[in-house]
Amino acid sequence: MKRDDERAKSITSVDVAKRAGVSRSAVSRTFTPGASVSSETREKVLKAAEDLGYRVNQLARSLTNKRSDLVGIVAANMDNPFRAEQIEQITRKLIEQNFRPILMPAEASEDPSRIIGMLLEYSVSGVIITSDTPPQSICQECVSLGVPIVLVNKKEIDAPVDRVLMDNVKCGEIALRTLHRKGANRLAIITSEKPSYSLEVRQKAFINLAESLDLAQVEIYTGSFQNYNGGAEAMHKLIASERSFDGLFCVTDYMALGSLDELRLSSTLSVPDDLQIIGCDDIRQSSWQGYALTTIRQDTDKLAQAVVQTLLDRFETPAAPATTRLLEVELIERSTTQKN
Amino acid sequence: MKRDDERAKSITSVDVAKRAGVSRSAVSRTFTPGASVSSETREKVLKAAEDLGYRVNQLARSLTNKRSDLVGIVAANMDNPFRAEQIEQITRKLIEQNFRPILMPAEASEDPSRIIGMLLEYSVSGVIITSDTPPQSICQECVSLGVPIVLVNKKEIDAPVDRVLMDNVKCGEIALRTLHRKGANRLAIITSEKPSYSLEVRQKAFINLAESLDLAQVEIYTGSFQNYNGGAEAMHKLIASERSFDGLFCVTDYMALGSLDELRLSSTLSVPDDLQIIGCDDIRQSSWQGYALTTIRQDTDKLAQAVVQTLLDRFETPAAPATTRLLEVELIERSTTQKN
DNA sequence: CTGTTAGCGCTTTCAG
DNA sequence: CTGAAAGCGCTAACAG
Repeated sequence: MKRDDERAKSITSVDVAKRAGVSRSAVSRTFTPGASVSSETREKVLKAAEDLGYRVNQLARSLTNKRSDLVGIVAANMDNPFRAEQIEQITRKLIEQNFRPILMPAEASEDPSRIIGMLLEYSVSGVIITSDTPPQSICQECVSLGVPIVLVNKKEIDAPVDRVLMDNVKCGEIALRTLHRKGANRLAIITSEKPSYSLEVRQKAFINLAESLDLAQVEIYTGSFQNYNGGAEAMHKLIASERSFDGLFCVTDYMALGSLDELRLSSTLSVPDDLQIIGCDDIRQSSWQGYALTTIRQDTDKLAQAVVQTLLDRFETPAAPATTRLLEVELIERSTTQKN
Repeated sequence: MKRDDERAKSITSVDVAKRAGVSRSAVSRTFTPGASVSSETREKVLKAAEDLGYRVNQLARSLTNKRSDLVGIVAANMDNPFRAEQIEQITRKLIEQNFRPILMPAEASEDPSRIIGMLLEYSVSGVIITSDTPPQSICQECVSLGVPIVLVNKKEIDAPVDRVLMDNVKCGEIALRTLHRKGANRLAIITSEKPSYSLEVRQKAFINLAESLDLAQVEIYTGSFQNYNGGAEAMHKLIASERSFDGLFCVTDYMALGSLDELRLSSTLSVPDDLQIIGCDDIRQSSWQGYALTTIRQDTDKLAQAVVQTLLDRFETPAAPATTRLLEVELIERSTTQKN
């Protein structure tokens, strides 16, 4: 008897075929969704497979199929709860549709073409990009290779690719309208120095509408980064300015939380009586009773749904023109704005 | 001229070989780390590959190699910032080592053997499990198939597999010692009803040490879930009990934050003067100035490092006995305990 | 060092 | 419906 335990030899379709007394083709067919097999052989094969603990080898399959069902997700800023949730939802939906997500964290610092290269070597069926720093080159490469790609909340890139984006203009406008309606008219914005498409659009929409309503000029305070500390930093500047505001739009919740805490610690202003605040994204922490931040929600579940659907559609009709899905946003009133 | 644009035919090693005027083996070798090729041919091949935009097809390669370099990460509770960070770090380290992480979110509800099945069909080189609800069956299956698997912060499972765990006993003990040293002696614990290995160990260690120091009995308050709301819920019960405590150990930061907020909103007790609080995990939010929670840190970077190293070691020596790495923890003093 | 020859495990015409 | 045969892209002996 030979030692064959070195590396638990995995059972292949021929093993199953042999045991079922049929050909490899037969077993292949039973495991191929729309193939034609007599239910009789099918049974035999299934039985044999069961007995042997057979699993089709997707890697081998994809070699002939030319489709791996692997999908790359390139993401950055995963410390932002909004991102984390986004990614979780997307991976879930992908798996539901029988794809396998390969996660590639990518900070701005990294070479985008390197990371896309890693993905392409695995013949990914598609790529989803949610990172803030939008690697133009990645898109280029995917497009020319015919790899479907979908951009999440990105607009600036100039390439014929599918996109899913939340209605950032609405975000800014809703924020302004709400603040205005609730009586605020000395307005400020808190945002990040690091530019990012979504943030800029929100900010502009807010300011534009303010101007068209003839409100006083909106002041802008910035933090170095788009995160908690950045929010605190910007609020610090705002307070130091000694100017008096009664309405504040923080372009992301993540920053808003930092702003709120800084405000509480370094000022006697009360929210919402002296100052009303609105954030954007509706991250989980915003609903924590310690914050109870009024914000504008983007439904990450719908977002994920849209992203995956976009990918599916693209697989269906590779040549169709690039699409853009715009997602609804919704005001969530909590305690940082007047009851009104 | 034929239409060959249907699906941008990908270039293979033979294309490169042809153009470089060498054999396929030659090109294979140039792309195989420790292979022997004359620098002359290597150059030619590299040039040709460059020109053609060639990429080795890892899927095909793994078919012969018997190693895909794909690594499955099965994770649950990704809403917990601690988890999110853990996962991000692990994926980063994996990629650094040239592995590709396939992320599989898995709630308790899902069928573990289904999800491991999905992974096995892709011939993953290894599996990392960080989900709380520890699927015994998964381990069994991996072990019998010879797929390396590493369990993160899991002990209860009975299988000869590698583990990485933080020193939960120390967590409990440090919490108790710190509280005690700072003068607290009417102690309580906040934890989750849903049992989890780490949480239980922390709790027990805390209580055991309290007993051996002859302190008054430690009261336990629980929330339904191991999250923010669970923490608030438990604190609500604590307050309702009208008992007076001066030291509280929340078994996770995530719960601690909810507890803190609930305490502020529903009680006049002041922290740390009336009540000192210690959490565990050191999630990002704990350092936010709004919380400034004293806690016990587990370095997620080291954790990730240890996990990946464990995997690497296992690849090296598949037959070696199962290992367990215990990670140091460290007290981080912030404002919810006395300066002292 | 290099090319030739077999496969890896699976799917897919193509006859039967 | 079924089996035989060819091949997906790559690597690993094996001779030269």
